[in-house]
Amino acid sequence: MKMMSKTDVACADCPIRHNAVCAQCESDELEVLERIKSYTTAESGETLFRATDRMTHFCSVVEGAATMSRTLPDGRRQMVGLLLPGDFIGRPGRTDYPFDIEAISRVTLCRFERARFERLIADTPRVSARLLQMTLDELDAARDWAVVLGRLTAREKVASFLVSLARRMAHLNGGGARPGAKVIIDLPLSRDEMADHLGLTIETTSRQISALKRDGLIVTDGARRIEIPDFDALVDEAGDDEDGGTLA
Amino acid sequence: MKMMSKTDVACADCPIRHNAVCAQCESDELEVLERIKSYTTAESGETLFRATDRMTHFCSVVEGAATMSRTLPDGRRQMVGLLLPGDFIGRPGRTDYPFDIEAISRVTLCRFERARFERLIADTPRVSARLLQMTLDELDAARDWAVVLGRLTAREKVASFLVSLARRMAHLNGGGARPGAKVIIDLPLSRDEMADHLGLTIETTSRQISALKRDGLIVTDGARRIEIPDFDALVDEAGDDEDGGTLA
DNA sequence: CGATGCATTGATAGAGGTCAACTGTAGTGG
DNA sequence: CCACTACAGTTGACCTCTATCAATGCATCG
Repeated sequence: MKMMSKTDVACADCPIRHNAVCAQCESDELEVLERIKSYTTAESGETLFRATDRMTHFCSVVEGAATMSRTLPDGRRQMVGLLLPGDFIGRPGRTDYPFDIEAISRVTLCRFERARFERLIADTPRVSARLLQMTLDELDAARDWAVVLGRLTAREKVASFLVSLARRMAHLNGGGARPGAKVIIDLPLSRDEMADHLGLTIETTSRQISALKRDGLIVTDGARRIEIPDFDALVDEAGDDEDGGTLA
Repeated sequence: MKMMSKTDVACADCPIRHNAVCAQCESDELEVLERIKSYTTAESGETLFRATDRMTHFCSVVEGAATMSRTLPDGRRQMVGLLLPGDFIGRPGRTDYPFDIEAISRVTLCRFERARFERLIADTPRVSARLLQMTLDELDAARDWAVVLGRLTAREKVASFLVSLARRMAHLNGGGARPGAKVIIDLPLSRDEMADHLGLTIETTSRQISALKRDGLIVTDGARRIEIPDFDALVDEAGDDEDGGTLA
């Protein structure tokens, strides 16, 4: 990991200004953040944190992607989170964190030293309120994912993943999209990583992608670019899903 | 659901005084809670909330148990949480809640009207801090459960469930226990509900319980009482599990 | 005491895992 | 520029674990 000067990017110009913990901050609060933040980058494949480590900093993903996962003693691995820009890493109030975090692309992180940030939470209701909101959202997402892992078929799991990824991407690009619209996703994950996320093997994941392709639900361009000609049709394959199916 | 007078139990005498959202409150803050709370009871089997409803109140489980689950259009069901005394129900900042909540025993709830409680959160750092802490704990638990659902075998799932239930029970009874000690659990769930929690069928769940019994890892007394002669041995069957295996 | 509902057990089938071969693509170096 | 390697992804054959379907056991309750 390479450290950078804390003045790399001004909070006001930050790409995650309106998605991250700082989203609800006013300019005077941003000044405080500005003083205590620092940037770090990591290359794809680098381990950012190990479940056994002590966490000395909190941070937000600014650019790139990372995974949060647990590996069992015998090597089985389950991903429990895909971290994209805006996502927060850390548990205020605890120094440990029971999952491994790994960069899966070149990642930029905005870091806050533990004690300082905890003081900030205590003193800044707009930060603590936002953090609660984000944590509640993550909790919902984790529970939604439990439904996927526990009850969906392999085909539904893959479709669900593509749907939720498309939604997150659309959300990050700050916009909805029309129902039935064509959607293009660039997968941040290898087949291996997708499998670990979905609780499947690489082979099954690959087969299901091929099957969706055969059925015309997706079109691929290389292993990582996936086009969804009819988003609603893919949503129907996902089996779960609360709402109607537009890109939220 | 039957309403009761708000003075049924004084906060100071409440069984979940030190586990619930109010855990960190001082006596003057308890007085505020005392004024805005009300009690409700529900019988086993009653639906407390439907995913499509609007949530008008937040509440804490005082006594009894409830489940949080989602049922897919075709009937498949996945439980995403087992609610025991102290657990909080609701998402401050949202009026919807994407899961069904159902009593699985006679349940007593301590309720707060939505707007009043949200004001309380905004005004009472000790409540909002505690809520954040509880939400972070639930998030960890949800992610741990994702590992169980995604990667463990049926046998490991059942063992994991018994282990985590024993730990929660021990925690509620306010105490640890010695490693290797004999443990007795009274299951709050039917086989059907266990299966929905574990992402299995009733039959597989039942078979795995029989297998654990055959292997001497558990002893049963009726369908719902389970004795664990050697807790550590059962922990070993669970496959996952971070720490050594004492009842935390 | 039969009825009703939950739990257990058995027989069979199917979804996904495992092992293995093959394909395609991106690099690398002659 | 074209082999040659390396590795990710795909596909195939087979097997295992869990689901499914069905029957039986075991309580509680009118």
